[in-house]
Amino acid sequence: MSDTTIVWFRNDLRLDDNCALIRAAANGSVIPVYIIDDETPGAWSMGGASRWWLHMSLTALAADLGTLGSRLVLRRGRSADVLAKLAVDCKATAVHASRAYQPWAGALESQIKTDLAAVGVTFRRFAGTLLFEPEAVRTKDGGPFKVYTPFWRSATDGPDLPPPQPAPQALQSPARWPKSDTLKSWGLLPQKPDWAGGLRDAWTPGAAGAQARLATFLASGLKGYAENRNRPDLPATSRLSPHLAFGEISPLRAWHAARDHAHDATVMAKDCEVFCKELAWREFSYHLLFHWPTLPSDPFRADFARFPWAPSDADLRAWQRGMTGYPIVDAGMRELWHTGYMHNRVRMVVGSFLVKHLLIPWQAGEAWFWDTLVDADLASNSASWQWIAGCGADAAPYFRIFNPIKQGETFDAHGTYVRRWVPELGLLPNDVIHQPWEAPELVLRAAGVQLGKTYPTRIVDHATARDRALSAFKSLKTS
DNA sequence: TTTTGAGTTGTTCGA
DNA sequence: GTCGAACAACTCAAA
Repeated sequence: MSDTTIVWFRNDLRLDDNCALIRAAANGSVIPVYIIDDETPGAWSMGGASRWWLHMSLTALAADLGTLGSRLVLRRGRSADVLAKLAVDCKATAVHASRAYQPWAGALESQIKTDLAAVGVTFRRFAGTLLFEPEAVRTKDGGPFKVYTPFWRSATDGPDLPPPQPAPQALQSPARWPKSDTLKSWGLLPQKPDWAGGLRDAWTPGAAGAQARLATFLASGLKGYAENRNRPDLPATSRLSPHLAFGEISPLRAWHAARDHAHDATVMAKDCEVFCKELAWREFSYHLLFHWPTLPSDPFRADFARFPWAPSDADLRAWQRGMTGYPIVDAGMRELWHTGYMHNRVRMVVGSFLVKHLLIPWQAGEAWFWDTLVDADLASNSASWQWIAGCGADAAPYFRIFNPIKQGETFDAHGTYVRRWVPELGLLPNDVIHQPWEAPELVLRAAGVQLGKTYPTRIVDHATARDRALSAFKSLKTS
């Protein structure tokens, strides 16, 4: 029982329901380590908002480890090199880690296993990031799924998922702690300018924040979730996505927490099922990414490679800054910029707008979301952008073009969401809040709105852009 | 091998 | 205002 195990934390920044850690704790002393790796070839480097979150989350994890009498060792460099060196220096007998699923992860983990074996160290990989391993869900022919519903049916066909495991009660320290970088030296926080104020107000990164977020959702969001989750004006979604992305909470814990409330008299079984199905969408995205590693860069449907995009830097910039002239689009883009998050319904609206109204390649939207979202997740981001663009697995049909006015009127009927993020329109009455260009001059003046000055004029006309998109999609058939 | 039913999230038009 | 159909065919997954 005197073995020393390095626990390599990745996107599993929690102590509970973490098999890699729990098994290490049972074997002897534990050296928790996090490696910031911007060098592994092919890997997507973390975006700005995610780096802010990472700083906060590592701070929380180090504090949580402290309560168990342990520490968090920080290192920078290529994961494979750092682990091999650390294992030798610390005379560790094993390295434990939760498995990752990105396109480069398999090769990286094999390399690490080989490198460690060469110095007599065992590499053990554990599940923990997903509910269903990508290989475990198969069609009758043995292949991966390309359609969500049969994936869901197949994945949930078996016995109930096992319960999540509690955190270790204590962690045994090594005889001597290895050196650690300081978190500050990694420069993860924005300095000049400090744009993270809105993020700080909106979020509490870390496992405790994740548990609090889950508790709030169970108490006030799960009831009515099936309907209300589409309303960006309500606090009706779980907002667990960044916590899940960094593994501060396991999907298994969220799954069971929701299902435990299915018997609650005030919560409908439908609400629980819809929430669990949202968790399963994350699973489906990972399933796709694992089996189609080019998902982040190439259209899943190959014929989209010759789509007649019409990229425009000016339009892209207007979209990024929330200056398109369409209030629901601008509200979403500004929510994103300010808080690192955007409501799911609005993500679909702004995604459809970028790809279909502006004919800008979906990869540009994917890249912007990657940099600005605190919940940036390679699998969900890629799969979702492909879906909205119409080139993904099980994608929306091409004629499904969101009308940003109608979406606003349907899902933000009172304009609450728009007024929150586009305050210069705040005094407009409800009937024109989603289409200020239709307001009579007198109404605009009374609200202090001057189109083209205090708020932009529309960069495209909806009907014109819709026809243009339909023609562009049709050209794929004939050319 | 062939057949069959089905597929997250929408919009517009005309009755 | 409400409702159903059209918008296009195609691919998936299972029988």
